[in-house]
Amino acid sequence: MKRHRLQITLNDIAKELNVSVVTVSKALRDHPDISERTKQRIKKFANELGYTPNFSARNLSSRRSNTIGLIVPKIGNFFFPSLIKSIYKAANFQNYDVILMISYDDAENENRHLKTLLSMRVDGLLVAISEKTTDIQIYETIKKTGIPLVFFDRVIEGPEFSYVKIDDRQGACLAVEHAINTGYKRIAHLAGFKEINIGRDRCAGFVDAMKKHNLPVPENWIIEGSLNEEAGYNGFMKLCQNKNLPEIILTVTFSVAIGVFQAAIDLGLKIPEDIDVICIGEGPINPFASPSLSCVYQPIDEMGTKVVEVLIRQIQNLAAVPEQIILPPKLKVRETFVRQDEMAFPKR
Amino acid sequence: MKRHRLQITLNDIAKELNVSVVTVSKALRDHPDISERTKQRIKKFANELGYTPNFSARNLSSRRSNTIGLIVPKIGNFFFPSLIKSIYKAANFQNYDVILMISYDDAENENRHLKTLLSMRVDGLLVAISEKTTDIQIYETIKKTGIPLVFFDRVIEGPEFSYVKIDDRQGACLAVEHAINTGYKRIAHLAGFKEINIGRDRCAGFVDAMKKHNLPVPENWIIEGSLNEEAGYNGFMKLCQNKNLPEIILTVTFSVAIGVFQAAIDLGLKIPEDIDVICIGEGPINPFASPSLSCVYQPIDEMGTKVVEVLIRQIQNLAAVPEQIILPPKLKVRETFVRQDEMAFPKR
DNA sequence: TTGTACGCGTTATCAT
DNA sequence: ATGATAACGCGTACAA
Repeated sequence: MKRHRLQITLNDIAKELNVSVVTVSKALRDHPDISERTKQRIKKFANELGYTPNFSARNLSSRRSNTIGLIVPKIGNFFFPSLIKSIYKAANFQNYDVILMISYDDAENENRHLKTLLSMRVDGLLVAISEKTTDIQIYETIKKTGIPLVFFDRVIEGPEFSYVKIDDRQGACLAVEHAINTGYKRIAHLAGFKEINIGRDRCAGFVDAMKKHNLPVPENWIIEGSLNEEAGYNGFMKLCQNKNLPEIILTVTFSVAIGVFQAAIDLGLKIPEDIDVICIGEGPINPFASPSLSCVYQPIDEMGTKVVEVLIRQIQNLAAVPEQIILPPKLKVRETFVRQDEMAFPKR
Repeated sequence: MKRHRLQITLNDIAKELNVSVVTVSKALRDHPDISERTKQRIKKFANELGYTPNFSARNLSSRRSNTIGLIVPKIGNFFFPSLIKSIYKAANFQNYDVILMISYDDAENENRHLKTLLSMRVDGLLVAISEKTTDIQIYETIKKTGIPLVFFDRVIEGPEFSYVKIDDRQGACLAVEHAINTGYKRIAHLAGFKEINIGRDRCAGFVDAMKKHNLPVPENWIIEGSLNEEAGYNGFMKLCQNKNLPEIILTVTFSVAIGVFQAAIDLGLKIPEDIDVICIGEGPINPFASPSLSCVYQPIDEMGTKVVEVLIRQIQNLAAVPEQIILPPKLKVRETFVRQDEMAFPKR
C-alpha cells in the first residue's frame, strides 16, 4: 500500500527556480523580506504547480494552527446548525478555520473528539457538552495545560471555566409567566436531566415562576428526560397517564416540543385546544402546524459571535481570567419563521 | 504573544523513563517489537502525564492522516445531517476520523475548504458539491494529484469521477406517476437549477412521466430555482400568478416543499384541499402538518455506507478505476416520521 | 534581499 | 527487545 502522491513542496519550487526554500516560503507568505519581483515569479510558479502548503509541517514548525475546534452534541435540530453558522462566520472573519465535530450526545464520542482536536493542536476549543457528560476531568486537564477553552450553551459551571450561555432560568420563568398571563394555571414541565445546566436551570426557572404566582406544582408534573424528540414523546405519554392533565406544558427544548406534538397526534389530542405547549428555543416547526406555539427566543447569533470573541481573546492572551457571559432570553410569540440557515453566508 | 503550553512529547516520556524515544513511540502504538512489561510501564506513565500525540508530527512523518475530509453544502435540513451521521459511523468503524466542512452552498467556501483539507493531507475526500459549483477545475487537479475523491448526492458527472447518488430521474418519475395514479393530471414542478445533477435529473424524470402518460406540461409550470425553502416560497408565489393552477406540485427537495407550505399559508391556500404537494426527499415535517405529503424516499443510510466504502477502496488502492453507484429511490406514502438523528449512535 | 542551520514531534530504517 | 539516525515540510533566527 505504498502510495506516491506527488505533493509539491517548497523544495520542489525552490530547486526549479534556483532559489532557496526560505525565499519561497517567505515569498508565498508575503514576507516583506522578499522583493516584489521574485514574489510574483514564485507565486506564479507555485500556482501553476498547484502547490498546497502542508498544514502539518506548518503547524509543527510554527506551533500555531490558526484553527479552532468546535464540538456540538448534535446537528439534527434547528439550534446548533444556526449556531454553527454564526460561529463559522465570526471565526472566518478573524482568519480562523473551524474544525467541527459532533458528539451525538455521547460522552465517549466527546472525549475522543477532544483528544483528536488536542492532537491537532488547535489554537482553541469551543464546546457544548453532551447531555451525558458528567466526568469533567478532561476539561480540568485541558484547563491546566492552558489551551483556551470556552463552553457555550451547554456548559460546565465553575469559576475556572469560561462560557457563554443563555440565562436559562430567566428564560423558563419568562415562558411560564407568559402562560400564566394568558390565563393558564395548571402547568407542567417536561424537563431535561438535572445533570446538565440547561435541564437544571430551566427547571429552576419553571419552579420560580410557579412559586411566585402561588401555583401548585404536582410532583408528577415535572418529568425529567433527554432534550430530544423521543424524550418529548415519552414524557408526554407518561404525563397523560395521570388522571388530571395540565392545561399547558413547558418543554425544555424545541425538540422536546416536537415529540409532544407527535405524541398528541397519536393520542388524538388537539393542540392547543386540548392541551397547549410552550417551549424554550425555537425551530422550523411549520407555521401551519400550530397556531399557538410561543417560545423563548435564544439570541443564537449573538451567542456565536460572543463565544468566538471570548475564545480569541484567550488565544491572544488578552484575557487573564475566565470570562462568563450570560445572555438574556426574550419571549417570542410566534408569528412567522425565518430559517437562519438559509441566510446568505458572508465571505471571510 | 509567546505562549508556552507544555505539551508533553515522546521525548519527555523517554527521558523520564530512561528509554529511547523510539521505544516510547512503539510502545504507545502497540508495536510488537516492545515487550509487554515496558509497554505497560510506558503507557501508564504517558497516561499520567496526559500525553496527546501530535497529529501534525505524526502526519508529517508517517505520511498518513487516517482522516477523511467531508464537505457538505448545508446542515440546516434533514437530509445532510442524517447522511453525515451515517458517514461518521461507517468511517469511524474503519478507524478514520472525519473532518467536516460546510460550504453553505457557496462555491468559494467549497474551494477554500478543499484547499484546507488538502493541506491537511487528508487520506481522501467526500464531497457533495454546492448548488453554485460550476468550475470543476479544482476537482480535475485533485483527480490528477491522485487523492481519492468520491462525490455523493450532488455529484460531478464524468467518467473520471467516482460518485454515489440516487437515481434522481427515476425518483422524480416515481413521484409523478404516484400523483397520476392518485388521479391528478395537472402537475407542476418546482425544479432545481439545471447546473446541478439533482435539478437536471429530477426535472428530466418529471418530464419522462408526463410524456409517458400524455399529459401536457405548460411551459410556466416548470419553475427553476434553488433547492431551499426560499426557492419553494418564491416558486410557489410565481406559479400562483398564472390564471390556471395545477392540482399538485412536485418539488425538487423537501426543503422546497416547506417553502411551498409557507407560501400557501400566506396566500390562504389549503394543502392538500386547494393544491397538493409531493416531493423528493423527506424530512421532519410534522405529521400533524400535512396529512398527505408523500415523497420519494432516499436510502440515506445506504448512501453513507456506500460512499465511505468506495472511498476507502480508493485509499487502499483497491479500486483501479472510478466507481459510480446509483441507488434506487423508493416511493413512500407518509405515515409517521422517525428522526434518524435521534437514533443511538454506535461506538466505533 | 537572500540563504544557512536548526528545530518542531514523530515514524521508518537499520543497527545493536 | 531496544536504540541511533535520518527523514517528513516548513518557519525562525541569524548570517551573508
